[in-house]
Amino acid sequence: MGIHERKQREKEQRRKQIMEAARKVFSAKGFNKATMEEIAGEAELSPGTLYLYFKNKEELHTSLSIDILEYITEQMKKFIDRQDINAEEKMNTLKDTFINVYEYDPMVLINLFHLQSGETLKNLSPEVLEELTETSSDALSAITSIVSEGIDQGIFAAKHPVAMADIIWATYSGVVLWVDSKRLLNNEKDFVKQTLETAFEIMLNGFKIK
Amino acid sequence: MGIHERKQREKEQRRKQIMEAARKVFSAKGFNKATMEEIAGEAELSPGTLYLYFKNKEELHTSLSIDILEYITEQMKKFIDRQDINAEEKMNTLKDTFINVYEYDPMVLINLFHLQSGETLKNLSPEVLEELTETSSDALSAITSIVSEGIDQGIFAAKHPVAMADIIWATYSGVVLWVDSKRLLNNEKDFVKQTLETAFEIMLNGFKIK
Amino acid sequence: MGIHERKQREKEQRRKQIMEAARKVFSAKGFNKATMEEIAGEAELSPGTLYLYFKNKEELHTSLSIDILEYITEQMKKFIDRQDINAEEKMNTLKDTFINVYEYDPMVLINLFHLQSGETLKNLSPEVLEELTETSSDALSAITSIVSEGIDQGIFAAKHPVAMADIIWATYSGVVLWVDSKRLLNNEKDFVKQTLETAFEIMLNGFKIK
Amino acid sequence: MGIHERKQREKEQRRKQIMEAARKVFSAKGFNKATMEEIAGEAELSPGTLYLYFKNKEELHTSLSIDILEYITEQMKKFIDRQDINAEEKMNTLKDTFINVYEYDPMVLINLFHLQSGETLKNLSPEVLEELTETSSDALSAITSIVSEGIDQGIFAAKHPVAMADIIWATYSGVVLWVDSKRLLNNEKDFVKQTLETAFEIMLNGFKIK
DNA sequence: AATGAATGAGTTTTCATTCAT
DNA sequence: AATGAATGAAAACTCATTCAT
Repeated sequence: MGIHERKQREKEQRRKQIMEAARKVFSAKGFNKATMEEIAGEAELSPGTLYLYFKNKEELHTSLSIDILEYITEQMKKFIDRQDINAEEKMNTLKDTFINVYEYDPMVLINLFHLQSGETLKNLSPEVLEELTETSSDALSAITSIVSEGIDQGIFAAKHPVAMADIIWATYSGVVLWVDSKRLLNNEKDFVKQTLETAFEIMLNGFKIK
Repeated sequence: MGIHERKQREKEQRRKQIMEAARKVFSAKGFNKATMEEIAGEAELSPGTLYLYFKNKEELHTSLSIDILEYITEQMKKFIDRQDINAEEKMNTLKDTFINVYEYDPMVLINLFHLQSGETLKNLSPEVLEELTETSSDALSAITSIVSEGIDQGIFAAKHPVAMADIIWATYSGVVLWVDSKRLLNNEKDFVKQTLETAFEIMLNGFKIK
Repeated sequence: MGIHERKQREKEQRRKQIMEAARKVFSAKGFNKATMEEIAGEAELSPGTLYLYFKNKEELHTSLSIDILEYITEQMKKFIDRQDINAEEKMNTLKDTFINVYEYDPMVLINLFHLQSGETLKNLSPEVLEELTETSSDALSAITSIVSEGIDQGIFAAKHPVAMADIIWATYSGVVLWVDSKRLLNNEKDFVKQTLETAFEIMLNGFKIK
Repeated sequence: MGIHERKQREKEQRRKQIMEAARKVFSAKGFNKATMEEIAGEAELSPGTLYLYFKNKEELHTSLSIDILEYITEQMKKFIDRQDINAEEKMNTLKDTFINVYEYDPMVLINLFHLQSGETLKNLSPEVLEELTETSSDALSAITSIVSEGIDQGIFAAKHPVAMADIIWATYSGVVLWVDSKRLLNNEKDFVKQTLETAFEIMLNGFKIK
């Protein structure tokens, strides 16, 4: 390995280290109550160092969201092109993927949905906004392709597949956010998984041609 | 009318005046970027006066959310006890209600969903939190009663009706938030109504016993 | 006196109080090393209060400069329209005025010349820049009128009077800045007055038709 | 050439390279807005390297000023000892020299005058301050010698020649700074040369015995 | 009840300088 | 000699909230 490669890797390492610390702090405090100083402390670095890797607090936060969006898309790509299962089975796998992602990192997922839906969006730098839009669009495309396939296979009713994908994503985010808030409010047990299961079952059932 | 009553009414008046101003400012700027001074200016009052009617910024914000939650519940109560229509028709009316509420005040609705799903929730005073929980619970109960009725009437599959209500609410908030963010990102036309229509259609279809 | 008037006067009072504190701190430390906190401390106010009266550090600084420019202009206006003395005598009075102003507040005068000649100028808000330009222009006009009068009276050589005014002002600022720096460097006694006297004598002599 | 000599020469080379980069950046941004990192980038070196050749940012800046002061002195030395021209002609040559220096590097000259007249001076290290004082004093001496010569030759009035030199230098810096600021403020064309010409003409005229 | 001037804690961000490699 | 990643102190500015009038 060349020296340049090692440097590159170390740099990437450091980025991850900062993002990991940020993940923890943002999850615990939310975007506004989290401070750069605390994130730096968690990463065992000085505040200034954070700014060598991320332009500002907002971009650090958005990087986390982009990360999980990419992870979701990656997971979906593992099965959307498979020939051995039909669209309905793929939809079930999608549901499992969503549940897995939620279980993998619930707080960042919640942060992503917050980010997607709010005032933060208005204050993002154009470049980051574009990256976010693009990554987001990738994820949606993957979902759309499943819906389209189902329509082609005569399984799903021929609604507009792009709108379908929106509805699937919206339901996903809606359930995650809502059920998460109920957990906060009522100290109820974590029933996100159960609710997601049911919601998807219903949605799938609703899509189908009877 | 006694002097006490008039005072009471004037006080209520003033509260409304402040909330109306807050509605505008929060809608335009979001919770964090909105300042008490701007709200006071909008209400043509001084900052100090706001604190005679609301304990702090957060409570003022939450009051708006409680307000719209009460409005939603009120709208639902108009038809849930009707004997002349069945659960499916009530569900359709619910959909229309949701769309109406969105059109009545989209920004406050969005703020409500943000509030329900976020860091703000963690920092709410116990009293306000309780009021919010209660009002929220009222709205959910109304939905639940429709679902229960549908199950009794043999129209809907016998899933747990409380979970069903959660899913309906989650879908509502998910669609509103998600589609709103797409509007921000892509400058697409306002297709919330259309998407809500389709989402509910699918959901209703999914609920039904085939 | 009405309540509004009193408020107005108090406000003006407070502005002066802050400016006085700023004058001291800027003089002692220079613009960059002076901190808003220190100025606030000197004014026995909190840092936040400073921002109620001045948009930022730069505007506070510039206000001082505008103040002294106005003072200079005011002093000049006292004699430029007098009919009983000729242009040469007015020029001598101008010299005395300049010396007086220097003695009245040397550090703010020095700050003014710094401001007029430097990077700060590039970072001023348009409004303040305009105010500065205007006030500056007033002062120059006053000088120009003396020169013009002298040319009309056949005392001064008929160079372009605007350029003459520039040269007078430039010499004034040059001598003040330069001699002040020599004081710093060599711990020499304050010989600004003496040098200004001589410089003006020479300049006046140079202007005259022989 | 010995190895030591070559090393020495390389070191000198590197110093020049850094100073050249600093010249550009300081000229463009001014002392405070210029960053060491940017200077390093301009010099195609790393920030750390700068500190091998200059103790700190201030010394780097001052080095530039000393440089141009030396250049001015060097230019003056070319003619002050000439026997074939009298003091008045030397004064005219001095004026041309000043204009040449201004045209050779206006920004560094302006920086020099800023340095000479300001807060920076207060924060200079004793060694650098001494070097600056010395170089500055050399330049002044050269001017003084011309004035003295003129007095001896019965051309100039017998004011104190040291004060005369101060006035000449002060006028030079005053005109350059003032006219430069007018260029910034009014976007006027570069009329420094013209103004310097006139100012010197007047001064020379003022010096002369009638 | 209403005011609004004053507060001052709290946070982001910058950048000269250092030092291990 | 050169690097450049890391440091961490420092400072401007904001704004929810208070309280004397």
